Amino acid sequence: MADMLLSDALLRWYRSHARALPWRAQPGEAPPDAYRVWLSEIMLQQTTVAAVKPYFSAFTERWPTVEALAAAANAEIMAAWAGLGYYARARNLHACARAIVSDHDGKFPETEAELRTLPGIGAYTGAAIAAIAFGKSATVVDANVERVIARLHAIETPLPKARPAIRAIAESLTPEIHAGDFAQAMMDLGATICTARNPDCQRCPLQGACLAFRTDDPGRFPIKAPKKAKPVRRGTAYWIERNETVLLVRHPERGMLGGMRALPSTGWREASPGPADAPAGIDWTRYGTVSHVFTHFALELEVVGGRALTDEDHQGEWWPIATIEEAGLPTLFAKAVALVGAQRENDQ
DNA sequence: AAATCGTGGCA
DNA sequence: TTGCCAAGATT
Repeated sequence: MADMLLSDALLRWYRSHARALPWRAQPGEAPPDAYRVWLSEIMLQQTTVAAVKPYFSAFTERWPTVEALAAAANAEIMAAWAGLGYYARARNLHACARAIVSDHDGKFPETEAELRTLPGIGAYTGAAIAAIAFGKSATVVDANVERVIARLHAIETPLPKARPAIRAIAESLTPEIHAGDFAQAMMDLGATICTARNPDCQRCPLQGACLAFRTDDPGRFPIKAPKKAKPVRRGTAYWIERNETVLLVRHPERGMLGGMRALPSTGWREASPGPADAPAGIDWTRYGTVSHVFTHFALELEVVGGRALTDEDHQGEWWPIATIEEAGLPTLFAKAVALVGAQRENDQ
């Protein structure tokens, strides 16, 4: 019963404090199209609202329906996703759209269990779509919910070990109706008040129920296991020009930057790549080094360039340099291109 | 089940 | 500047 009071208090708060977001209906309004809910949830995985906004707008304008997205060329979708990161999401996005069209008559299934069978939809996203788009009583647990609950109960067990207990509490709090608003309220609370750093407890609608608030440092929760240090890896990328075009390759589907266009490079899987065997027959110019930090390692990428004497011996796409922005390069290689562009500017 | 997979903002 | 962090999924 106390749990019901808590969820009611949160829903009341949400009715007057919900953030207005492009993919969201205001509390009480009809839910948005499942396509838009799904698209936004995939984009928002481990990604900030600010970063998602322009991509959501671009995708929905270009592909207004799941049928349109399913019919698009994969390379177009990958290029449109460039810069957002976690590129497996874009591959799964397309696979999911095609499955919806071919196996589900163009309509998203309404239950968590069915949603979870689709590519790219896991525990969080399945529950979020079921609750937000279809009004199901599904329990949504993301990093915001974990943080809010860890503080409400002052959970001393570190993440990720505390996950099962946190989920159980989240399930006990989930209301039978308005579960979608409840989920979004928890996430808004976590994003605007119960923030990771410097929580603003004075404005919190759950202050009276929060055990962490009674401690001298509510922001200490959730406790987290220590992180591993990021190793530094090194590699070399090649800017190979010929007739106002530059050679691009495409990364294999699996692995880093899977499916994305890229400059040819030595790769950087190993700690030290050893002597780089650059493509032969080219007089190389050094452009400099790009520093880039990935999830589990940092990369120092040396960028060298030169002119190919022939287009033989080079596998890939010769892309017009004037429209290189449209190639959809991931940020790492966009940085390398910017480095080259700045140098070429000086040479003019 | 621990590792892998991007990026930008913020303190 | 450096580390932390974000509406996680997949294997």
